[in-house]
Amino acid sequence: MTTEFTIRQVAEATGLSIHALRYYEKVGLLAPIQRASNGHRQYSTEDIAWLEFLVRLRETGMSIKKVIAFADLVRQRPNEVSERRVLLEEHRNQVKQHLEELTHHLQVIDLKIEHYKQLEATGENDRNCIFWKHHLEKSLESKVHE
Amino acid sequence: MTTEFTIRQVAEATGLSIHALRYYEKVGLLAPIQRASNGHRQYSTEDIAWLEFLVRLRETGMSIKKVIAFADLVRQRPNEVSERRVLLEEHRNQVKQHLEELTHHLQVIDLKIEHYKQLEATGENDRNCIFWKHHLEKSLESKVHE
DNA sequence: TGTTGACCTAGAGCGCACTCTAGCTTTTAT
DNA sequence: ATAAAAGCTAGAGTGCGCTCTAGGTCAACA
Repeated sequence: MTTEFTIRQVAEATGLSIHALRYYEKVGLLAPIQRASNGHRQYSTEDIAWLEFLVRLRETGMSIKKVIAFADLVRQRPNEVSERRVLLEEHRNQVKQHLEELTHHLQVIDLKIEHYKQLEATGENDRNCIFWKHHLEKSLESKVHE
Repeated sequence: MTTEFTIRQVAEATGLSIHALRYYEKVGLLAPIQRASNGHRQYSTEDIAWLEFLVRLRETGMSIKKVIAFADLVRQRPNEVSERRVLLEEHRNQVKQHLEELTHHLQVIDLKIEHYKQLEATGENDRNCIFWKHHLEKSLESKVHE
């Protein structure tokens, strides 16, 4: 009793569009999906599990190309996981770094918001330029070689 | 003694390409930059400070369109910061949410890596499908309405 | 019987954010 | 005098990741 799902159900479950699901199959992100006698796709729970992992890779910024490379490893050498592990580890490190950068950017944006709040409280104009200029000129000294 | 910078220097300082700098000006991310008598751009420290903030917005996923909207607020109502604050606060919340999602995705990827490591240690095949299937079938029950 | 609806394919089209090209001017060095 | 280097503009081109269209099949329902 293997349950099967229509493309519509899978779209709803994964958040991908029906178009995207067909596209993913066409470019090799998914192996060819089982068909019913009328040619309609029948997705299995395994297909969906696989898709959900792909979506995670995509949402963490992995390009379609790299996801295809990963999918190819799974298909070509199903018993050899070390290459896949290395690929995932590399990706994880990139995501971690991205997370750190985002966190830092967020702090600066928060600073700016705080700055705006102060201006609103005191009714002053935006003295921003001067505020940031000081902060900037130091970092420029090292970056720009005139 | 207001220091000025060439487009090349600014590109190096901000990490943007020269092309991108001209493009940003063309689409309204930057106000028209001061020109020398020969038509060459002369960037001020304020321009660079502004650019660096824009880059932060871009790198946290704000679209060009939204950054333009922000830039327009600055130019059209320089003394009215509350709209800008709201815009930034919205963006900050989105970034925070994105950060949480990323963190969760990262955990799942880490799980997968650990799983691969175990397979490598024991020399087993990938029993993955079954492993994930259990985890999945529960969440599917709620998502798919057959 | 016919029409509605869900699916199919191949391939065109699109929005984003640049990136590059062609052809030009100006400044500097030989 | 000339050639190289750096900048300029307008506009075409690119890569990504879908998204949409046209035209078709098939099954079920009024």
